[in-house]
This record gives sequence, C-alpha cells and structure tokens, in this order.
Amino acid sequence: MKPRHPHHSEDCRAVSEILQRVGDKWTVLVVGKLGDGPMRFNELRQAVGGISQKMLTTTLRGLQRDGFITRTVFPTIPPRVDYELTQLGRELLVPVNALGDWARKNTARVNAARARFDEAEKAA
Amino acid sequence: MKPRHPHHSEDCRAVSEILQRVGDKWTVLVVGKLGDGPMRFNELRQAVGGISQKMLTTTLRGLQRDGFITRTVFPTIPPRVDYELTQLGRELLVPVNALGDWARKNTARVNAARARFDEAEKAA
DNA sequence: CTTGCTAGTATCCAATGGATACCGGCGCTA
DNA sequence: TAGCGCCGGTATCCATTGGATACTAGCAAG
Repeated sequence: MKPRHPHHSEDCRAVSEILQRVGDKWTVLVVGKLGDGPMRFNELRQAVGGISQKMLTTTLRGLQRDGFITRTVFPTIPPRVDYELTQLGRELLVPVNALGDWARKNTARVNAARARFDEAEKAA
Repeated sequence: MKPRHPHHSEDCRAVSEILQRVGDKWTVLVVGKLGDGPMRFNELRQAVGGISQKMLTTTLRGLQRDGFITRTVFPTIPPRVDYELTQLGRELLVPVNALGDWARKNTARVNAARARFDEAEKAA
C-alpha cells in the first residue's frame, strides 16, 4: 500500500520541534511579557507569576540560545540584567499570537468537549 | 509602580494552556497526519513513526477529550478503530499550520543562533 | 492448539519539572 | 563592624512525566 498521506514528514518534524520549543509551560508567557519591551529578571518573574527562579532561568537561557531574546548585564550595584526580544523573537510572536487568538476564541468549546468527555467517562 | 504591561494575563494563560496541549512531542504529528483523513490506530502509529503504543493512546485520548478528534470503534473481527479530526480539530490546524510555516522558514536562523550560542559557551 | 491480527493496558526505569535552600557581592543600618 | 537585604542566579531534592518493553482479550485461520 502506498502512503495516502502526502505530507513531508520532515516538515511535520520541524513543526513538532518548534512547538516543543515554544510549547512548554512558561515560554510563551515569558515571550508575551517581553513583547511589551525589555524587562529585568525579577520584574519578569513577578509579571509572569508562579514561575520559580530555576524555571525562569532555564526558559530564558533556552530562548537566548535559540536567538529569540538577548541578555544584557549591567555591572551596577545591585546588578541588573535585561532581557529583550530580538527581531526573530518578535517575528515568532506573530504566529504564536495567531494561535493565541484561536485559543482565546475556542477555550469555551474545548472546555465543553472536556466536560462532555469526563461526564461520559464517569457514567462508564 | 503601575504595571507597564497591558496584556491580560488570563489571555496569556489561555495561550499557554493551548500550547501545552498542542506542544508536546506527538500531538501535532498526529493531528497533522489526521489532517489527510481518518486513520486507524496502527496505521497512524506507522505513519507518525517512532511513537510507542502507550504514547499514541495517551495522545489520542487527550485529543478526543478536548474535542479535536473522534474515536469510532467497529466491532469487527479483528477490531478496528478509526480516528478522525472534528471540525474543531480542523480549525485548530489552521493556526498550527501557520506556526508550522514559520518554523519551516526559520529553522535555519534558529540553528545558526544555536551554533553561535554554543560556540560562545565553549569559548567561556 | 498454536499462531497471529488488532487495539490497547501494565510495568518499569530514565528524564524532566518544580519547590526549596543556598551563594556572592555590595550597600545600608545600627 | 556585624548583621540584613537586594539581585540574579546555582545546587539539591523529590514528584511527575516520557517512553521502551512485555503482557492482555477476543477471535479466525491453519
């Protein structure tokens, strides 16, 4: 049987990869906040809310590695570190926001589906 | 200091939630394959490639719960189970594909950024 | 009566996520 | 001058998750 599915598998992999990169718990929240302009570490921590230092550090390092943000250290007392979106980061924000719009418009439908599913489960 | 960041935090949460839903290793691959039409369990398993039965089951249950796919059991011998995108699932595919396009167009830039970062790390 | 197909569970181990504690440099206060 | 706090982090530990492997049920074919 020849494959009925014309998609290029590498393309799907690329999508999967970028979604894994961007689809963890904190990345979009951080990128979203940075969309409003540069922020420092603790400012970001507070703005995002509920993120631990470790996870914020990890998330920021990853974003920096992939070229989505820059990290600027000011050797002042007390120290100050600014994080800012790069051009690439701002470009990423576009499709992410599109997905965000979809999410906002459809959470109700998803929640309804979940409720139905869970109800059916409970009955069984 | 009043918040400089006008985004509604609930919105960001919604984005984060949907991205977590969709951003795991397998979900988009499965949804992508199903975008071409209904498929049965093992067909899907083979088409996606590299996914274990357990993870495929888990992924499909999640998608079903959220109303993105339907699961149809044909009580034949041997059994047959078809999975198919719902309307909601097909709609989801639109912004996901947009992100996918972005990913395809920009993997080179991301990889270049990574190489630079890792080079700088190694030097330090 | 053994083998094989299908669509799954069950079990186990490694990797990851996240809470908590600690660190180093300095300025402030007493 | 001894402690305390701010800032931006590591280090450590444990719970949750991801994933490989083995097992299951029901039946048909040989």
